[in-house]
Amino acid sequence: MDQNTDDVRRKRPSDRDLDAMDRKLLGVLVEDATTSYAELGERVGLSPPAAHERVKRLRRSGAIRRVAALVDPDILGKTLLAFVHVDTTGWGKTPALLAVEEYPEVEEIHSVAGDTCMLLKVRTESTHALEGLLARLYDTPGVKATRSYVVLSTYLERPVQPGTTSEWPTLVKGHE
Amino acid sequence: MDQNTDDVRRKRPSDRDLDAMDRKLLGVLVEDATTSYAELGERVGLSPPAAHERVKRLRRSGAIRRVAALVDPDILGKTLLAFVHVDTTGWGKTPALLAVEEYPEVEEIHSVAGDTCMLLKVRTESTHALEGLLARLYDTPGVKATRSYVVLSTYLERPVQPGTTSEWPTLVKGHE
DNA sequence: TCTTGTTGCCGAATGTAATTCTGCAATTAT
DNA sequence: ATAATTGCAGAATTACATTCGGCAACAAGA
Repeated sequence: MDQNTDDVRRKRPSDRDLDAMDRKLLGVLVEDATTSYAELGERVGLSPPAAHERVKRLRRSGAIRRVAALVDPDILGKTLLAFVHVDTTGWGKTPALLAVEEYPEVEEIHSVAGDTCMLLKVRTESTHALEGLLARLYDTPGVKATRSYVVLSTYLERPVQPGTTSEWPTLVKGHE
Repeated sequence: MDQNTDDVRRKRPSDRDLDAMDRKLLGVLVEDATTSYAELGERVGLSPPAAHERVKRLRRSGAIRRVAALVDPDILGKTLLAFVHVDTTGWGKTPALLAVEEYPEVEEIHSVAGDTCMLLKVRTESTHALEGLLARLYDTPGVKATRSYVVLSTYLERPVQPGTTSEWPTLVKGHE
């Protein structure tokens, strides 16, 4: 990745900035990253090479981290989704706890503010496997308690979306 | 998507079954779906057209739901990730609550078992935007309380992984 | 205000990869 | 034993990705 560092005085968008066209491109690509550059260009109002160049820049800048196939967990046999709150004695974000990354059942590991310390999103093929993962967590020094929220059903599950909401309706109403 | 329904008497793997080769292909594609079929075939031990055909079947069967560009939330300006537990009076999974899907800040909506009813994963550009979203939630009939777990930092965040753990170490030790 | 430099676009051209097709071997069913 | 089906590899064809050159617009400097 080449670093452009002599552009700091310009007013033009640098690699760090995203303009409206970039966001439109991202909007298409988070939905379907197999879209051809012909189709992509047509949808955002660019020629294919121009779209190609912008996407290249978005990848280079890291705005697009990567392109991944999203798989159906049910077909993969991973039918049990749960969010696990992990309470720890002292600082919880230790290498020993983070080592659960090695298990493909673990999808997310966050440290959070509040009455819990770490929050994991895990997906297993059975309650037995969930139990095994929880046992593994308790085997970790510092872990004193876990609370699991087993998902009954999922209505929405999508990656980071490029759009933001410019005006929250209720806040506006509140000011009336 | 064409439906093959006259294969029910065969013992051969149907569209619903995944063999070891399929899982290897998926293992590569969840990491990088821009991998060429030449590279993909080489990594799993198939020719490019054979790899292509299997991937086509994986897409048709829904094992691969879609291919998406995963974007960097920080670059998109969405620096505040939070998990919101939503308590409701009565049944919480109502169309009114599910309607928050319209906001791109909402990435996940689950109904869960336990002391909370719904669990949302949301990502906003500011605490102010999070407040706006929470206000919108409270504006929804049936919502009586929310608890937000603001993420301080993320150590791991990846989509569904195709692998599973065949043997949980601690459970095995427990039987000794 | 003029000149220079930079950036991003488009169309054309080239290179690469995707996709299809054919033939064959293995497996399954009759 | 025979027929049908499936999945593979290699070759060929098609489609798309990528590069290049030229141009216009914009920004910076004199």
